[in-house]
Amino acid sequence: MKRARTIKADVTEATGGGTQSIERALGLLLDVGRADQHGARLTDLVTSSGLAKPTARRALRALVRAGLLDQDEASRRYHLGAESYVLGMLAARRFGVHARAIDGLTRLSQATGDTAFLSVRRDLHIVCLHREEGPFPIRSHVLQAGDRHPLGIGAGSLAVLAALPDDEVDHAIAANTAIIQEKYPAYSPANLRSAVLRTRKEGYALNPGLLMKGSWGIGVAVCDPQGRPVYAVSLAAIEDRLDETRRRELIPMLKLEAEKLERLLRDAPT
Amino acid sequence: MKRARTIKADVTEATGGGTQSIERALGLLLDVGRADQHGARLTDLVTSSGLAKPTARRALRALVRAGLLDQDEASRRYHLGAESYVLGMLAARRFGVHARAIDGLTRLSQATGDTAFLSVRRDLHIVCLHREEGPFPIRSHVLQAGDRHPLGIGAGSLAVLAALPDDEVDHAIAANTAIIQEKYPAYSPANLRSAVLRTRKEGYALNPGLLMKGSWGIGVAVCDPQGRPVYAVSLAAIEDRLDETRRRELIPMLKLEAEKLERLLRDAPT
DNA sequence: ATCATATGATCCATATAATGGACCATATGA
DNA sequence: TCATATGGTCCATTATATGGATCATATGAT
Repeated sequence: MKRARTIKADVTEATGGGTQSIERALGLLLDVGRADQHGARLTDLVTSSGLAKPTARRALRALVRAGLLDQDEASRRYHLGAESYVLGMLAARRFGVHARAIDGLTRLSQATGDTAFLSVRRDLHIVCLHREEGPFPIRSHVLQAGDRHPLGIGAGSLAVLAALPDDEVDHAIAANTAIIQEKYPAYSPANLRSAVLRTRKEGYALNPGLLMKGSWGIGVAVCDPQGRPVYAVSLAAIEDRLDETRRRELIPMLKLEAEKLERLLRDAPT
Repeated sequence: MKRARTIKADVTEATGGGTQSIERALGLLLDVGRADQHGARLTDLVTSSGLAKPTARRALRALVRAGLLDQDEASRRYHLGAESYVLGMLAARRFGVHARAIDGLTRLSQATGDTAFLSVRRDLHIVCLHREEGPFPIRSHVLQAGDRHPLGIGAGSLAVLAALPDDEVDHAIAANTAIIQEKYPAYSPANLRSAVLRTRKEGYALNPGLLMKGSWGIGVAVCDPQGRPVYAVSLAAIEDRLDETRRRELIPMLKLEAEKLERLLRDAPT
């Protein structure tokens, strides 16, 4: 096992043994989930996972048999299957803010004209759960549902990072440094740290086009009853539509929706 | 490998080899998903899966590491994890009728007072995706979200079965015969076949308390643009509330919601 | 048509990695 | 205090996953 595991192979590689194939299969499942609308191809999954082709194929077949993946008869591409969907619906009993959060995103995107996002924290990363487009005709497509970025990268992600206690901020930045250096040239540990300070001072996170020039974003964190940030609500628009004046109008709306979500989290526990 | 696999080990056991641990782990994942609100205990999973305790434990740990399951620190019970939820949300791009279907279920349950269900076909079984209770105080709890039954068992399930072409009806009944004999004593291949005929003639499926005496149900199928049944919308109530007269009032409402869903399926393809 | 390339799928000898009987740890309560 | 139930783990054994090599099929350039 010397092949170059996926980027997300993370720090904790101390498994305990006896689970290699399972871990590989689950990695493939999540990789397929992260693929775009058109599904994932075997070859791509092979390279992204670092597995041997027969190994990947066998695992994928098992996932298909379980119904968690579908393989398109014609294109041979892999998609998430019905069982994944069912699983998610069952999980929604525990994480079910989502469904009701969409209403809030719709309100936001309609009221502002821009695109609203709900993201969820997943360890030291953030995953975009939902994207709700507003009517304004110039729309940024930088952030898509399913996209995953390190904490601090992007407005919602930065809002979550800044809501963590200092030691965890340091830990997150340190753990993600390698990925950030490789994939997000506009970011560095130093400017992430100052962005965290700015976010705490202003009360909201701002992404001034760091992922893509001209595509700005603002975001606020949503905390669970214990005060730990779990979700983020954010808005994306072109630079002209996020100047200081307009931000002063939008931030209260974001905060209002975030508070509604926090209330939901308090009232629907477990 | 002589231990008694789960009930759902199905007919197709011709795997191809090289996937045992993966298959076992995925089985556990789905089993946890099907557990109730309080989560699944290790011992129960061990007996329901037929695996050895260390094997099950290892697989569960791998699932927890991947984020698909959470293990409650105190109770030691396993629950679906955040990653399962994210996966489901991503799968919703392909199976996303659900969110909008819930509105319809709410309308139905409010208008009728009884409990409305959305189920999805999964090969030769049906899985209950959502249960929406109405205000009427006597409520059947026979069908819960996550429950899985063979095609033909229950009102929604029967509606889907009856919407299949004859050869597939025969195949489904044949493939499920063993399970049905074992777990659903009120059913037999013969009365399933006559129930299919009745359903086609009347235009809706009726379950006259076959799963649980006194708990009746009516259901209609929802077909994809190719005319294949994929979902079912159904209502459950006590016998008194589903006599012929009242059924004549309710069926048009069910059909209306089913048609709305079919329209959604047509307009939002893939 | 023909050949080149890319991708999907499968074989099967090898040794690695999963297995499970036996055992310990801890919690609940009689 | 002891009995029972449940969660968790060791480690020798071998069943099981692995991946290099090979074939199959699709795409498209000449």
